[in-house]
Amino acid sequence: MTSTNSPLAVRQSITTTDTKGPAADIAALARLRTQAQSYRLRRRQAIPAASPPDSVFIVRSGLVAAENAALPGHRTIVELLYPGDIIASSLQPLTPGLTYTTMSATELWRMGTGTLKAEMAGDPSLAEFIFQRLNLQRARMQLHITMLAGLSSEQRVAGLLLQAAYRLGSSNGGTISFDMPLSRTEVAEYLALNADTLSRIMSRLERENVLARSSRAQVSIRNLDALKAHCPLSDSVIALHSEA
Amino acid sequence: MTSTNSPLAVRQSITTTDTKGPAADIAALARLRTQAQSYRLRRRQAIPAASPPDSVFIVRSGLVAAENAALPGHRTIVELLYPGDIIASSLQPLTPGLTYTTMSATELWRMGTGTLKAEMAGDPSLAEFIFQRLNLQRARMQLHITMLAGLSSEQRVAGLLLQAAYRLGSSNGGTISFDMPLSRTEVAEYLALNADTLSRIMSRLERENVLARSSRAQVSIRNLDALKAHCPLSDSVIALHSEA
DNA sequence: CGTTCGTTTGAAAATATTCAAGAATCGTGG
DNA sequence: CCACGATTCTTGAATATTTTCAAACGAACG
Repeated sequence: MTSTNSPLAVRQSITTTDTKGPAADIAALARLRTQAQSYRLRRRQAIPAASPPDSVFIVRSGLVAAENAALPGHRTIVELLYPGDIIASSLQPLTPGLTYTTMSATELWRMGTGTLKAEMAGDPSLAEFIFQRLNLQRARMQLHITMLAGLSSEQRVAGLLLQAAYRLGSSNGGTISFDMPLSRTEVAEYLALNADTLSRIMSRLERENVLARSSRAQVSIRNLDALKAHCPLSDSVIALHSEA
Repeated sequence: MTSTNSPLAVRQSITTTDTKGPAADIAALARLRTQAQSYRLRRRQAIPAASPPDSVFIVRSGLVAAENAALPGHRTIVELLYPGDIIASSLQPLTPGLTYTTMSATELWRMGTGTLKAEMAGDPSLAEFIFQRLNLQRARMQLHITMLAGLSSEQRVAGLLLQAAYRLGSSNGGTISFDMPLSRTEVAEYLALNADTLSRIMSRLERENVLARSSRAQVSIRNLDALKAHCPLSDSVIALHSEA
């Protein structure tokens, strides 16, 4: 369907730090700045499996989707990666058919696995951060599985909207607005439902005045409590998506 | 439904290594034997969230399920943990409502997070192993999500049967037999389907002569190729479950 | 200004769940 | 070893949910 895999725009991050948009300003990562190579990608660019075959990426800003295309005729977005998240895909055992694609303009830091390990050995707080971050990503995947397994379509949609509101939203007097970086099809691929079904659910939520839509991607949550009520796992979703 | 959370049977592993059943004989872990405390649990025992609040468990033999009970009236088995797998649940961000329960007689090694980190700092090959192992577990979760999202009920069941055959099965002249450690309900909780539906699917697979059942839990795969044909992701499943 | 792609919506169809009843199995105690 | 009760499993029929298909609409783009 969609595949604009242009070559990467490489840029040494040593030069400057003119990060646009929300970046992951984590102290533990500061030390890596001089070690990492910075990449800036536009929306819908694939992150190369491994330019140098043994690398780790850190998401600095933007949004990345881990997609599995192993099933012919059906694609799944397995995981969404936010600023601060780590892509350690290049290490040995990889899920067959998995690729990483940007869902919005994204800045990445790349470094060799060896480089990262050396830094971690020299800086216990960095090692601590990496460990915890990988664990946090794991927790988000576990929640995602729980949602796929236990919630109805509508409940899952509410869950994603909550996630987006807390991750990407800006609050304007009672309503939370954000630009959904995923298309309808992509949201459907993430929530394990049909794009048609998703459209129906969005329309229903709009009819119920839970949300409003100005353009295709622009969403405003008009009634956050109602949205929470739609998702039985709202507490867990908020817990895992409200911090930096 | 089921909850027999008896106190742990603790045993110092220094004494002996009379491991019954398949244990994870990984050289990199050998070093940890003197550092770890060994626990032997019977089927259906909960692993305490954190006896000492900051511990890491390593599965040495048996099978552990990560369960999420956040949804009232519905439980999900988020992940299955096999020998060699690491439970780093005690680190900071935990999925709300997540617990670990043994699904068969299981031996665990427990150690403090600090202890493990010190060992990893002193032994790069151990650090390498831990890193890769966590990544492998991540890959399995990604595959699980792909299966939940993209496969029909029957295809998911076939996938789990493949997983069990490769993990637990012993081959006897063309057929692979194993004792399924999960009950019908538990399998359903893992595959995100109804126990009734699961029962129907198992009966159908038996009727089609793909498998045979002697007792409730005893399964023999009579036609492995047919089983693979039932699961479009069979290659991925086998890739992630056929190695030690 | 027309083409293309993504979205919306309805009606029909497929898939999976619920409920309820019956059957098989397991554990326990005689 | 057998009988009993409790639990788990199986199965059918009705129901609910979700998908598929098709058509129409809308926005984006050359």
